[in-house]
Amino acid sequence: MVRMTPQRRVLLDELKGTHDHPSADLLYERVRKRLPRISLGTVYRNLDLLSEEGLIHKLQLGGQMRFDADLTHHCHVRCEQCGCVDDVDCQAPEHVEQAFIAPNGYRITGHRFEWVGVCPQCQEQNG
Amino acid sequence: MVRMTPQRRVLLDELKGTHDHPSADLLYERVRKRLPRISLGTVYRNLDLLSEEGLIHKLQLGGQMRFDADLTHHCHVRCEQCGCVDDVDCQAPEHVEQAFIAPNGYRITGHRFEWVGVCPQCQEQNG
DNA sequence: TTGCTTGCAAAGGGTTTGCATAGGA
DNA sequence: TCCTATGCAAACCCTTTGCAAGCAA
Repeated sequence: MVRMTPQRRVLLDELKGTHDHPSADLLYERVRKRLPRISLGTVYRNLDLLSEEGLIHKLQLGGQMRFDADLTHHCHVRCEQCGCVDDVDCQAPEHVEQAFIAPNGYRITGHRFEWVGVCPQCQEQNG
Repeated sequence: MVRMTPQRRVLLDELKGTHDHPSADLLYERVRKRLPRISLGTVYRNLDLLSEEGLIHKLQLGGQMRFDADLTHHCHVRCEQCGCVDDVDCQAPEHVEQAFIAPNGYRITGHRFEWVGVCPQCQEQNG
């Protein structure tokens, strides 16, 4: 078990209190309101550590890393215009095989899936 | 239609002659053997342009951009150890709905899927 | 000539790293 | 005390951009 330093606690707490899958620098800005002297390096180091410990998920959505404290099984939609990310319900992992054929020879350890689209707000703004 | 400069022709030709989904800098090294004075900037600019023209596909696999001249419908597996990428057969796009539930409110424009695993060569090396 | 394309180099964004200091067990 | 964690700054990788020169229509 990893030691719960104030930085880690606040980081985890901040992440648990949101559903917008923030990037490291966005999280950095939020955490800084509670720990003004925290550094970006510490944020990155601890996000890595927390994800290795399985306390959060590290997502690679649209080029930038994003983080999620919701560990339940779900997928994500990303708005290609504003970049926001929402949760989406998702069938059980087994059902993936119905749609995608597993590759030969590889030992499969996982898969990555995301929807890409335009979020309701952006649709409204574009008429 | 885009003008076919020597740089673009060689870039496209080089990409069509391989199936390993090279990154921009790998492609740069290969193209440089035929056009020693080409610059990385030109490689990036033309890969963008060729993908906008629909002549190649730009893939975002594992943090780095990779490029593919195979325009047929297929998926990819990425080896989490060596980073290599292979093609995988794939069911029709419609079947995606069987595995993933489309999000509410979003206008969906596409989806991204990739398998992650360990390639045969890396399996062998690790015993 | 005019406009697109290039090479070069610098800048950019996101992330990682080295190091001396600070802090907890 | 010892070892880990931190802040800070520099380095890093990949990609984009500005600009003057080059080339094609």
